[in-house]
Amino acid sequence: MVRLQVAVPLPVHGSYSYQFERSLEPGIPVVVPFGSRSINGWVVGVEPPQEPVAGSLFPEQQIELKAIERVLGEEPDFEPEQLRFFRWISEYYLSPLGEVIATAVPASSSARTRHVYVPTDAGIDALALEQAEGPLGTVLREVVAHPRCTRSAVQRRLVMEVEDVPGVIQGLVQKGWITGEDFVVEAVKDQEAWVRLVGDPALAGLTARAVKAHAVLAALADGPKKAAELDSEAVRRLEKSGVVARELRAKDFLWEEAGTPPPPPPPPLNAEQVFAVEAVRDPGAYLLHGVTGAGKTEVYLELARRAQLKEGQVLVLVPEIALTPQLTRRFTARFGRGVAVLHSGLTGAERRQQWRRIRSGEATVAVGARSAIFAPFHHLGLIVVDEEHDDSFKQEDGVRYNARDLAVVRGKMAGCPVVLGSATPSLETWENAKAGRYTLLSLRNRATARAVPNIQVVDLRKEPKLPDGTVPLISAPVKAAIDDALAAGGKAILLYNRRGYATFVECPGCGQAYDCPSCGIAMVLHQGSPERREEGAERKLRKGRLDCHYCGFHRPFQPDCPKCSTPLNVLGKGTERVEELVVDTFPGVPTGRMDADTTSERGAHARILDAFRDGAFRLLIGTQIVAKGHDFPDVHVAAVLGVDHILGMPDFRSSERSFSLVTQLCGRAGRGSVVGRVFLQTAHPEHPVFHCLGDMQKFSEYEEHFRRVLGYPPFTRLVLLRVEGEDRAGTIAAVDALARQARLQAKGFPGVDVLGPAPAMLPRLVGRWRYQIVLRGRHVKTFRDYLAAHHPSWKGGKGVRVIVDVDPRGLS
DNA sequence: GCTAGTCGATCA
DNA sequence: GATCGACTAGCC
Repeated sequence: MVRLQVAVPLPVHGSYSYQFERSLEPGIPVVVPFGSRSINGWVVGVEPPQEPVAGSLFPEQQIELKAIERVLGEEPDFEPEQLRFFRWISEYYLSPLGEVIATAVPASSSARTRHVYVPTDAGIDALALEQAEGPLGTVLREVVAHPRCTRSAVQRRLVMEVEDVPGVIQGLVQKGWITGEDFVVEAVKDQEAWVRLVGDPALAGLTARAVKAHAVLAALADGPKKAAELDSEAVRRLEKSGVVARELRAKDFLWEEAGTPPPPPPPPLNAEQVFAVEAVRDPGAYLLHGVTGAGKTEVYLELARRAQLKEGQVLVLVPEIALTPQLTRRFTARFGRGVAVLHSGLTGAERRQQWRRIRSGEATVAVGARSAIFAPFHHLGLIVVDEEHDDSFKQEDGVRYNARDLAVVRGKMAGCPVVLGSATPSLETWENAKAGRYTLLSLRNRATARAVPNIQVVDLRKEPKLPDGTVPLISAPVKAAIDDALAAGGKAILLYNRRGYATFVECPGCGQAYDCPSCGIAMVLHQGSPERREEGAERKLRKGRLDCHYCGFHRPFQPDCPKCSTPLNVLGKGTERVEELVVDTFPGVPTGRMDADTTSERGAHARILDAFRDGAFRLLIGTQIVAKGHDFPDVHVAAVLGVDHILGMPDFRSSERSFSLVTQLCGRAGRGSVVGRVFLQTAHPEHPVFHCLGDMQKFSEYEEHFRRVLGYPPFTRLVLLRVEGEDRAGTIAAVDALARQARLQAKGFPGVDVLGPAPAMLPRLVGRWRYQIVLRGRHVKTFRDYLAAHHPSWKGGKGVRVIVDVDPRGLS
């Protein structure tokens, strides 16, 4: 018998040992008894055979370990090298190892067990003889009808009819009418059905009424589609008439976009780029700091090529794959089928397929969002983190890791260079470079022929007010510049960082406000894009929908108050309102809007960008999405219509975020002979962000001073303890107690401060009250010691949960 | 996360 | 004094 350590994906600290007849490799998925049930876990170690403890008082009391119940596969879900990485994450992010593994390995990467119920012969007899009555009979009938159903499935179906489903199931098991068993769900197959046109659609003899069939044909006109995306009934009918055919394809995803032009051939590297490439030789972290257009991507590509020459695999992390189609395309164009693309839209099986390609070495380059940091590379030769300052590298639930920081750790473990690229590095990375922990590589010159844009800050306080007393969304200078751009055949980008039509709705008659019932914050009015207006016609408030942007709750919106019929007041503006204004101000100019509402559909994002690139839209309005690394020709004007709400956020990173957003947008304007014009509308033109544009050195000096004085990162480390509960008083009591406890525990750890408790910035979210405590450490080592010693004791108590967020993205 | 075993509150 | 239900420690 061998003693094996098993990690289980539960919020339990410490490791658990089991015995088994033979040794198992780390990474093997297993089922183990845990408490009174069986759960999945992974082998994470083998214990040396136990020496009998000399002098033990009660050797006979040494209880025998429970045994591993089942081995779920002979292939480990991860490699020993990854396990070392997982252990590091577990320790740093104060999360149980099993939860880290569950976060890191793709779901259904191996077989899973499910506890299911099947009827016994006695149970079937009982049902036939009508011996089972009441809830017992209802549940028994359900189990007979759906053998191998899980308890939760029964619960879901019978929730209205039977009160205590688990209790009844237990009763049925006791009577011997049903029995529970562990059912192994095999790993998903890696093939899927595709449908393609094989015959003339006219042969199908479709009538005009066959709407679904016509829709399928229309969808197939521009190439084969996955069967899952089409109406199965219509496909079956078309298949019979020989117009379409099904085929099985390996689930294999390459980034392909219809209609996008192939990227231009790589320009020769300039001197700075060559210098940067040559500098990245030894393992370690590098900051590639380069303005937009400085050609960071070419540096990545060349480094990737060189890593490959040395048989090294390359990992490229990007903030969100949909937002960086160009970078992804450059890599797929350069490295072809050797590229694995990992993005959040992959199904479990697709992701698994990509992982297998990476593990086998077939894929030599992987481009992916944050979770790609966990991919099973064997010979990492290079990690690139593009736009390293981006918030989306931080996972915001479960194990709250930051993929950018993990990249540095993984690179160190793999002994390969890690290149962090950004035009506006995070202060943390900047400080690391200044301190010499990261090697700073600067690209100061624009690689592409593009003049530095002309930036103008528009003081909104000095702009003439509208008749209703509000500040105009588009100031006079911005309007004039857009007119010029349009006249010269150019385009313009307008950034407004709020979605929807109006951010606040209230009734002037009865005072009714429209807040989300579970979050307590104002719901946002959405109306969709505006209709083109008849010349001179008044715009009237249309029907729409009120949305809570935090929990997704929504309700229909009528222009008149349902209580007192007074026309409602809508206040605060969003991108839809900007779009309406633009449509009215520049009549006849094709206009597009890009925000989370218009890009939710798959491919919509690329569609809007392509339309703007091709000139089908000449004005593009959007949230911060429009600032991210797209490269469009003929953009004469880029304007930030409102950045003040980011700047005004009560968060220590608000300046940094604003700086980064505004600097990124500056990179969007101008190209070739046209000098781009950038406008920044603000009511705070004196804010340092506006005086440091494009000058990271200057901005960092200002911002570092502020961070140092107030004790914020990068000069301290933070851990956020978020305390949430449905009962307000109970939650407050819990957070108070926790703060007191943490403060007491901080004695003897110099430089550790416990700040708060305070209400979270969204004090109520999805029906939970939220409070927070900020733990701050001035010395890393002492802080880590403090956290390690005390974090297991930070628990919420009844109905209150505590979330531990190491290196939080912000404090809001 | 789950739940068995514990404890206190409620009823004959 | 027995039965029910909320609470919490411990799961190997």
